[in-house]
Amino acid sequence: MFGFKNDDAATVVQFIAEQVRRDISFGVLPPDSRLKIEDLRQRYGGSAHSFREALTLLANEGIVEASTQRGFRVASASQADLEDVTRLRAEIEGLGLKWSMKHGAVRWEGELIAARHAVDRADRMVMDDIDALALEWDEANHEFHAILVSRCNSPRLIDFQSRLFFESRRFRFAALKERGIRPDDLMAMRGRLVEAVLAHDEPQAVQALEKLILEPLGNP
Amino acid sequence: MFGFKNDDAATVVQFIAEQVRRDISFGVLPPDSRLKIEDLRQRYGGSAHSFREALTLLANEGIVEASTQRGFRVASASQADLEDVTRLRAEIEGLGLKWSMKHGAVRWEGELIAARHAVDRADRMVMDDIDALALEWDEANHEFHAILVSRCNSPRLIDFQSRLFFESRRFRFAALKERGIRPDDLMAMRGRLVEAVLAHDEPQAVQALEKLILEPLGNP
DNA sequence: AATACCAAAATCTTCAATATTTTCCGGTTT
DNA sequence: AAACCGGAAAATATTGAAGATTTTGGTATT
Repeated sequence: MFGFKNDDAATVVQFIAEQVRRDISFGVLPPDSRLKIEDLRQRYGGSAHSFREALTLLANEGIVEASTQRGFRVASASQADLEDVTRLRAEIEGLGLKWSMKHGAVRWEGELIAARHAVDRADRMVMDDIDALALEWDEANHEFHAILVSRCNSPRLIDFQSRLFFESRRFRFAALKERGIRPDDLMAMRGRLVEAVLAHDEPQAVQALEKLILEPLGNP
Repeated sequence: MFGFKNDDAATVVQFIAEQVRRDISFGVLPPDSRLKIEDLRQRYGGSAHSFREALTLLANEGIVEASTQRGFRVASASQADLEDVTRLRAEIEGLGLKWSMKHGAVRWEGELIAARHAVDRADRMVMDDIDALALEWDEANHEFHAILVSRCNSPRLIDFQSRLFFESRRFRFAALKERGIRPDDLMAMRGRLVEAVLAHDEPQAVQALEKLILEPLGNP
């Protein structure tokens, strides 16, 4: 079984975790819903053990809650959670950007420009068919923000940033479906950020980044 | 079996994870050493499954490295790792302290003073019998630093802080055994930190905290 | 010396069975 | 009616054993 793990998941546990992570992000598995192993096996396949392992992993990542002896649930997604994860991501990513700007060279700036181009494009397109394009839209965003911190020289910061990004993904998707985005606004903010980075204006860049992250929450 | 889980570990997996975590911290399981499931079972008991789960958990925490199809190893502990985890902890904890100082009230200050008293005491005693007292010395430290960020109102920051603290534990133990500590210096720095907190002098407090965290690395 | 191949070892995954804990429901008591 | 037991039923946690897959290490061949 599972000869078709064409994803980059090398192991069944990782494969399962990826599936569940995805479905939680998309809201297929809504917040607070119970995750009964047996039900999940019918849906995704895999053995009970592999699922336990995958779910404990996701619990460690924060998108699943594990109560001992009482199984697993999709982590709740309150307004407080949204604010917490967003605020913290802004801080961490700002710090990573600051450090990256100390080490990053021409090569890095090139990557950043390319990623900006891709995410701008994704912004313009996503509203046409949200369900079909949401994932690659978010992937483009992830790529962009990952590059921002990629030269910070701190693997742990990169790990934290990545965790927070994935943890906040379901909030982004929910917001995208409910209210959509304004591509022009986002592109403008992103433009100011990239310009500040290229100008080596650190305070300006960090401020622009924090605005880019926090802004979508301003008008709920 | 395992009727004796008198630790706060409610489940076998958590119990095993705690044991292994501890032994990694103490260097009983040195960096880069292979963690063969069968060997570990002889040592700690428990089933192979429980161990896999526990080890994937520890891998997610960063103190164990998992290579698919090639088992687990204790995460390596290079100088770069030490610097990374320490630097990041200083930043995260500083941020948490800043936020805590916005929300914390008298109750919080009381807890802080009590924790300071405990950790000062631990500092004075630990050199007498390092092997016997190292763990409670570090627990006192953990308590103190946990309280610093406890009112930051960000569960995720608290989680990150805790992870980094545990990840850096083995470095602290190694340094403690090799070079010991200077209780008077630590107590002085800690004193300046607490005073700044009580005086609501945020910049001073954050600076003192960062110094307290980074200082032990200055003279290697 | 480099490569191909094969067997042993280790890891990964699943099935099946047992133990433990929680949940739920009806009956009893206050 | 509310609170409080008990005990069956359901769900979760844990273990053992066995099969499948992958890596490792040695041997023979070119």
